[in-house]
Amino acid sequence: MASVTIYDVAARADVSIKTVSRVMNSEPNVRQETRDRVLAAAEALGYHPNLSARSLAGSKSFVIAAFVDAALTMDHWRSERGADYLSRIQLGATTACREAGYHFMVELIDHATPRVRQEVGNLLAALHPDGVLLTPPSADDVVVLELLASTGTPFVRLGPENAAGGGLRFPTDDRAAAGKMTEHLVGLGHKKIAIILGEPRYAASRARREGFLAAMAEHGLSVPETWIQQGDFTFSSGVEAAEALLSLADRPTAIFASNDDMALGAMAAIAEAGLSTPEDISVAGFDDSSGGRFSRPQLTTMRQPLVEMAAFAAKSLIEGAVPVDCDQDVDADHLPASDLVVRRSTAPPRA
Amino acid sequence: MASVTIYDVAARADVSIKTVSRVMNSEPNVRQETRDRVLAAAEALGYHPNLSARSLAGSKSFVIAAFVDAALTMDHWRSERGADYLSRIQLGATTACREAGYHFMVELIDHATPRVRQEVGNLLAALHPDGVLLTPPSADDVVVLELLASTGTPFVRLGPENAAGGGLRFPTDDRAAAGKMTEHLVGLGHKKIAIILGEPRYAASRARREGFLAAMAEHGLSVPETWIQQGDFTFSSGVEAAEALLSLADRPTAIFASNDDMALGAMAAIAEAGLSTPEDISVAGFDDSSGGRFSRPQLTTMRQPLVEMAAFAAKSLIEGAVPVDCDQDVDADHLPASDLVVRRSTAPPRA
DNA sequence: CAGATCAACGAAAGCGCGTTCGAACCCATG
DNA sequence: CATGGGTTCGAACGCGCTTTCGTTGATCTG
Repeated sequence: MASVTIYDVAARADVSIKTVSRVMNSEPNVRQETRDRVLAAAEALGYHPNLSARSLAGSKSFVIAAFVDAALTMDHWRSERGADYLSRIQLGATTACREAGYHFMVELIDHATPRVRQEVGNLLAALHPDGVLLTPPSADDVVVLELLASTGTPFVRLGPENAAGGGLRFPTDDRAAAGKMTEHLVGLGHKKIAIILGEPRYAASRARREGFLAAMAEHGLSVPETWIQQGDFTFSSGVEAAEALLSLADRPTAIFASNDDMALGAMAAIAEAGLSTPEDISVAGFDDSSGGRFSRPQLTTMRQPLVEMAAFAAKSLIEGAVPVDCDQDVDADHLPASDLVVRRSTAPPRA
Repeated sequence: MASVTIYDVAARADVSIKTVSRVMNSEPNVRQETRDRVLAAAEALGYHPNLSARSLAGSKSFVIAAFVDAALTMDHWRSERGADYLSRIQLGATTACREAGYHFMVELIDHATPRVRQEVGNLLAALHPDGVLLTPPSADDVVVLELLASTGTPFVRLGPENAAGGGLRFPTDDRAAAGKMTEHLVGLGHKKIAIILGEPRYAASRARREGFLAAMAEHGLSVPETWIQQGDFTFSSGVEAAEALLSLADRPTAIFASNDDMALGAMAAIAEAGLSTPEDISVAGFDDSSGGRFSRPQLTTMRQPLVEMAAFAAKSLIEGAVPVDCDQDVDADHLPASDLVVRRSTAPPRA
């Protein structure tokens, strides 16, 4: 291999290796002239510090790891999350890491097996990551949380169900996002809007429900009980809920489904009933899962700003902005809001 | 941190650190009794060898990296590849790596910028990965290929367009897969099958065409020129091709689209014409992109065995089965075949 | 001008492990 | 008993870097 070392650079710049190290780490107390000389030497030699050596000698490992559920990754098309969930996190985190000379590593962990403790412990001990990014459901896995705390690894939690467990939390803004979608429908002129709720044991379901109801109330719009249908985040539950809605004497003109799969189900039921979306009934989803991008019509939905969240999370971890004993939500002004993705499934109601 | 080191284990097992090292690396020349004693000590102490120290001292880095196109990751829903492309590779590779105590790291690289050379060079120098996994279009990037060769890093290429460039190549089995799909349609009873070709500059398009024609010929089925429509992998080209097909006096009873987007377009055109899939015309796609999973009807398609391929690729790299100057295709019997995913869009032709 | 302070840099000591090389031990043979 | 080959083990060195702890000279005080 014979890679170029810090000694080579030091020799060429005619300084000690310590000075080269100082320059490479942007430390103070180096004259600008010296700094330039070192940089030039490094450039000329094609020098890149060895990651392993840096982490062995120093206190940082230059690695940010993400723990993502393996089962979720395999079955994500059946899950609430979009299929590109991993890709977007990877993009945001990798970008932030590269700028700082860090590396992002995603570790798939299977929360179903009892070996989680051993696997995660192993990863933590071998990698000594400078920070860990937790996604649902890892963000609420007590074993993982405990291991992280005991090894003194700073961590952030994306969309935690539970505040307990420490770390820097990035709560999903489901409530606000649901409100935003409701505003969109109301803005289109809809007054009779139904909602299909998600699996109630998820906090997200409850938050979306609340956001919807609050926004409706704010506009003085009432929502009869019959327009609030229970679903469970699956396509078929969306079909059933929509069928129930269609059979009503007083039909809503728009349906807000708590996720995309159910929205797709609702559109299918509407088509089945000989009606069309959005002409007869508008349908809105939530999550921007990939299914909605190719549906006919394409689905209007809310997209979580995952790329930005992952980037900010990684950046916080890298900058040491997340102390080991951190236990708080991220500042509200740093939590990017979900984007409303308006496509074809929503339109003004029939006059 | 005060992590437990190899010295602690050595002391507890009453052997030298070299012996502990031998045990941890499964080297020979250690009595079974000694081995057990060391293992017990390590277990009791919760010892995990430090990755950085291992890679610094030894010749292996225990890291397998994948270079994936960043733009593709962002826009994958518009691409030929499925949205879960990254997830599946991650799953396969991570699994294979974990079994061997290795770590898998995906690096997003933007082939559009001129800084590719610097970024990739940096990654290679800093990480010293024991092997690299290249996916399209990285698998055909000459800069990347050259850098890999010059640093002496073994690499495998998934779905390369070009044989030139070295490495262990995992050619896509488009030809065979297209044949398999054709068999499926013929097996259903179809005799009049049309094909919508993909963008001709991709080798995959040509291979799928050949696989289809060969399978048809094998069954003594003829394919008139008018049943061979040119497309370009986009939804709209699928619509147009299908419209042309539907206007024919002698209509096919099944359409084999060279990818899912075009298949979706074909189904849309069929619906537009007042016909239905699969009752009037069967439609088959290719790639198992996520759009087809939620379409109505759900699309019959071919799925590339990405998980298995990535796992085998990682394993080959780890086992050192890929020499630095490797320049060949993987053994045919190790190349997992694409899976036929039969869903609702294909059925026997009307009697 | 003595003394104190501070910026700029360097020498040497590890970080935790793999590796090299030789020492110690075993049993079988002459 | 001496010799030999194979097996099993350990001391010491070094991977490429960060750190700690100087050392030097320059600038600042009273």
